[in-house]
Formats: sequence, C-alpha cells, structure tokens
Amino acid sequence: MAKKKKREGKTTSKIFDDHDHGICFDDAIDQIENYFLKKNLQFTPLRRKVFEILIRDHKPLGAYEILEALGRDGFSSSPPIAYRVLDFLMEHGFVHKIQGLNAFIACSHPNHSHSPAFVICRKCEKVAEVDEKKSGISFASPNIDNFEVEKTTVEMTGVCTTCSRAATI
Amino acid sequence: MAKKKKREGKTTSKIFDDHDHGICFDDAIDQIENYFLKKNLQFTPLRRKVFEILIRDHKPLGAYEILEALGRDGFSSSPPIAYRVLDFLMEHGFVHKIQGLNAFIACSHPNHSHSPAFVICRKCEKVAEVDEKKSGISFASPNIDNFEVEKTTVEMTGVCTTCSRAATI
DNA sequence: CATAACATGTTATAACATAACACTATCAGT
DNA sequence: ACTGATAGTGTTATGTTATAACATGTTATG
Ligand SMILES: [Zn+2]
Ligand SMILES: [Zn+2]
Ligand SMILES: [Zn+2]
Ligand SMILES: [Zn+2]
Repeated sequence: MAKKKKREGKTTSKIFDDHDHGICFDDAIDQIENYFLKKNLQFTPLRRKVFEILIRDHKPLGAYEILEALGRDGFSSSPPIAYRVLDFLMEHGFVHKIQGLNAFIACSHPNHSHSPAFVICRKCEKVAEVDEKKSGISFASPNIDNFEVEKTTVEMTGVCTTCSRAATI
Repeated sequence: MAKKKKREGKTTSKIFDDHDHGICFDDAIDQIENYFLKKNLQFTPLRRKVFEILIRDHKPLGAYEILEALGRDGFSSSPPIAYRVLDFLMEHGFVHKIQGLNAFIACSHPNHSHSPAFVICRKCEKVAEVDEKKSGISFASPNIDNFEVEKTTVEMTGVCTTCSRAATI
C-alpha cells in the first residue's frame, strides 16, 4: 500500500486541495479491496467499476451519469444496476449520497465509521467531505430528548474560495 | 394575536409533543400574514392554502400530496403550481424541505432567521424542527477553511420514543 | 387605461428511483 | 460432479419528483 500523505491543520479535504491523486486513487482501491476481502464480500468488476468512476475525479455524480459511464465501459446501463451497486457501496460506507444534489460521491474517509458532513460549492459543484471534529462543526448530541439518532445528514452549501475569487475579478 | 404558550427546557419541538394546535395554527397564520404585509408581499389564496395544508398536521408532505390537497380544494393541481409556491414560501423561511423525504414542512420557528435542523422518525415519519442552540447540536463554524457557507442542511434520522416503546412491547 | 410586475394556469418533458421477474455465477453440503 | 441455496446481474416496465416553456389572468402604478 502506498504511503500516506497527511495534511495537518486543514479543515476541508482533498477535493478543494491539490493532492497526489494517483496515490489517493490507489489507496482507495486498496482500502476497499481489503475491506471486502476481510468481510468476505465480493468486489465484483461492476462494483469496482462504479467505485472507480466515483473516485476518479472526487466528483459527485448522478445515478444516470454513472450509468452512462458504465455503458461506455461495456456494462449494462439500466437504472437498477447503478442503484443497486450504489446502495451496496453506501451500506459499507464507501459511497455517500449528497442529498442536495441527488448525487453520489466516493467516501474520503473510509475505514472508520463516521457521520460525514459535506461542503458543497454551488458554483463549481465541487464537494468536500469534512471530518466533523476538524471542521469546527461540532455536531454534538446524538441524543436529542431521548430520540435515538441513527444517521445524520449534514450538508453545507456555499461558494468556495476559488469561485468567489473568480467572481470578484 | 393569540397568546404564546412557551415551553422551556424542551429540546424537541411541538411535533413530538402535545400542544394546543388551534393556537399554534392561528399564531402561524398571524405571523405569516404580518410578515407578508410588512414586506409588501401578496399572501394570495393559493399561498395561504399551501401553508395551511402544511401546518395543518405539522407533517412533511410531498409536492404531489400537496397538489392533491389543492385539487380537493378547487385549486389547480399541476406540478408547477405546488413547486412555485413552495419555492416562494421557502425563500421567505416559512417552509423547509426535508431532503431525506423529498417533502416539505411548515417552519416551526418563523420570524427569526435560522438554520433549521430536523429530527426525523423513520417509523412514523414525524419530523421535528429543532433549534440548534437548544438541541445540543452546536452546529458551529459557518466558515470552514474560508468556505463561505450560505445554507445548511441538517437532518437526523432515527426512531422516536413513541415508536421505540411500541416496538419493544 | 396603459403597462409593467407579479401570479397562476397548462402542457409537455426531464430527472430520479424502484418493482418485479429472469437469468447467471458462486458456494456448501452431499 | 450434483443439488440446492444465496448472491449478483440483466431487463422491462413503471412510479415518483421536479422543471421548462409558454399562455393567461391579476394587481399595482404612472
Ligand atoms: Zn484524490
Ligand atoms: Zn465518508
Ligand atoms: Zn401545532
Ligand atoms: Zn424553520
């Protein structure tokens, strides 16, 4: 497995930052492969392809965009294909859904359970998955008045620095 | 305007609690009327009806459910009717969208700008809009690494006490 | 009353998602 | 290897959510 490049002190993640994506991509594939192996799950060509499509550009993709990509790569491209694989990958935490965009994105922090939070630029539509703890979002209190929270959706929409600089020029 | 019944110390809001809904309903209509008056906006019969439909049961409703209700009340029930009015009411903060349900709900805390957070029971589909400050969610830091956050989506899905008690019987 | 703006109505279609069933591959136990 | 069970993929059809584009009506203003 390739060596990790840690970036301390940053709160947004690699999506808005430069990074060595070759390493990033390989690491991600490694991680998912190992996870599937350990859990005795099948990392089939279809599942691999969907994950690759998603992590390729760290971009949120709609199910139908994924289907097109699958079609181009010789897989079936009828809707259930994508939705089933996406559901599966989401169950295991390797893909998240961005509710505000009806789109799916590869997880940036796999291998440890987490409640993801997303920062979404409404101009360039780039999305960063941020770690709650680092982000200054203290999304505390999983228990609200005895309500048992099982899942959280946290999305922050706005404008990223690149886009806001571009606008003021 | 009807007198307010304040409930201190509670973290979930009226949806999961008993409350005098007659007063609640009238208050809500008063507030939206006053707001529209002050801002010189038209509180048309259609807009009023949509808001009434939503606040009637504090229940999240899909756009097409709202359309049905509109149809029953003699209004047109083609999709753009609902979506336009909902967009308008959302712009002014009287309605929120629950992304996890593709549904719309009347605001529980109008008259002051806020970033709503929602507690959603996946069994009974009741939804409570909680106040960030009271809920123990401190959803702090609107600025993440210079990203200018304009809007937040916070939804917590789980099981409410009523449903979880019912399940264990 | 002209006219600009806002609001509503209508038709068509786009975009997102699932149901139901058929077929194939993989794996365990015989 | 045969058998049945489970999991994965393929296919068709349909359901659900949302918007585009344009027509008509309504209201405020000069
Ligand atoms: Zn990368
Ligand atoms: Zn993640
Ligand atoms: Zn009420
Ligand atoms: Zn609200």
